[in-house]
Amino acid sequence: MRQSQLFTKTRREIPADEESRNAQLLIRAGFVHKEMAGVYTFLPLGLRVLDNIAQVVREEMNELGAQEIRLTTLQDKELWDKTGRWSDVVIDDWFKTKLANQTEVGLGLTHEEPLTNLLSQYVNSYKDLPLLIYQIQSKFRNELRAKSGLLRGREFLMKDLYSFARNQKEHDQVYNQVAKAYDKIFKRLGLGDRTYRTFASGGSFAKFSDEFQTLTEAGEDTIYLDYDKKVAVNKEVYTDEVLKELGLKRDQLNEVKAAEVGNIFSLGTKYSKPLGLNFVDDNGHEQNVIMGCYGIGISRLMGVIAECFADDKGLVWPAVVAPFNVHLVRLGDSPAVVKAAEELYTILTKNGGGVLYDDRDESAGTKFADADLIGIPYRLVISDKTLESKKYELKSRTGRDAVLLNKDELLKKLA
RNA sequence: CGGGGUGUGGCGCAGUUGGCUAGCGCGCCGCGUUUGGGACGCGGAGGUCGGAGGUUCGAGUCCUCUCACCCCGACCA
Repeated sequence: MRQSQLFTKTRREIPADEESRNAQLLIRAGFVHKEMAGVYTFLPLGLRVLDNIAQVVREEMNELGAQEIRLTTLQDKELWDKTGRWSDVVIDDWFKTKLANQTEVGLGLTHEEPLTNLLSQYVNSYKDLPLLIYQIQSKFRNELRAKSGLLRGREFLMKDLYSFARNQKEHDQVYNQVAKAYDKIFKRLGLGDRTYRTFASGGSFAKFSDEFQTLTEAGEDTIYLDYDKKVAVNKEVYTDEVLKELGLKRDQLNEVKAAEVGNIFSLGTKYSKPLGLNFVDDNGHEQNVIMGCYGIGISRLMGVIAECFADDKGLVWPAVVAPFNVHLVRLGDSPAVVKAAEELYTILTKNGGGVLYDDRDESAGTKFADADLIGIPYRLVISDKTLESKKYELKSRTGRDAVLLNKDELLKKLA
């Protein structure tokens, strides 16, 4: 893409109404626009990052054999009444509204009810199970206070996977497979070495749930982490009793701030029972389906990645999520430079990975500062100077120095 | 939802005890000079001062109500 045609622009100054580093940088660099508190529009660069994150998650879900669907945003009150979760006492962050005929509806904040109800129409026999079904879509939660930029919004993009098993043993297997897939996802996103499986409160059908917590000062959770065992305990269940049960010692644990990027739950029959999701087993007896749910905050991950990797010059995107692989920067506008840059742009565009071509008539300093702020993994400079040396100047966003490469070396490196 | 703070061109800000055509920086437009780390000169455009009501000869400034945003706390099924 040509940067001259990108409708967004970078800003030199930080927005006055953002405190969090992720939102400040993402707004300055033109990735997101704040619509209102906790509600962000994703601009061309930001949408590319968001899609890239979702794609990694999608690939690992598909690898598990999960099937993707899209559920509705509008929620049927009657369905939620059956599980008792329409109540504002039980769930205090609903967005509720009304149809023209005064029927109450809600905006989906999670989707156990509609999916469980949906499946009751298709699942009859033990032969129909197990099933893994997921969705990636916007969810709405009426948070009392939105904060931390993309980390806690009122409207956000989330992946939720739901599992449906015949019995507890089968459920446990699925649960562990999903946990492994989660490790793989966070590793692919570059967060592997700072994301820890964390014991957290489990709800009504399991003693614990597992959170995936990424270490960052911007996080809202406090966890107690054993670096050697790579296990952590959320502050909410940090008691002597729990530590004993988990075989953890208080003096081995470090109190750290973290952001919850994933959370997996065993649900038992909490939803299948009231909503009538049953199957007939091989003995001809009707049974409730055993369920689990597995969330990953896609837009939150974008904020967490921004927080984790940014430096004092701007954003730093891991290659898998970067909006483009290469930032081609043209310095000066001599005919030879323009010609060389255009040629290279054409070649790199076909090369895959994506290239952002800074073809603007701006000073070198402005272009470099913008490139650093936007945070694309490689910066490739074309100037009179590089043409003289007949080489291409490539610098990684995180590296100190640029290297000069000939064309073959360059294309090989960027392939 | 409790406490604290902020709303002034697109962005960041200043604006004195109420006073005359509301300023500054960035950005934007035009012309020229520049071009390897946010260049420079000259000339321009752009503002219902968050909104409503009130006090006053006169309100960005004072009063009342209201909306939005930020921070701390509580909350986060």
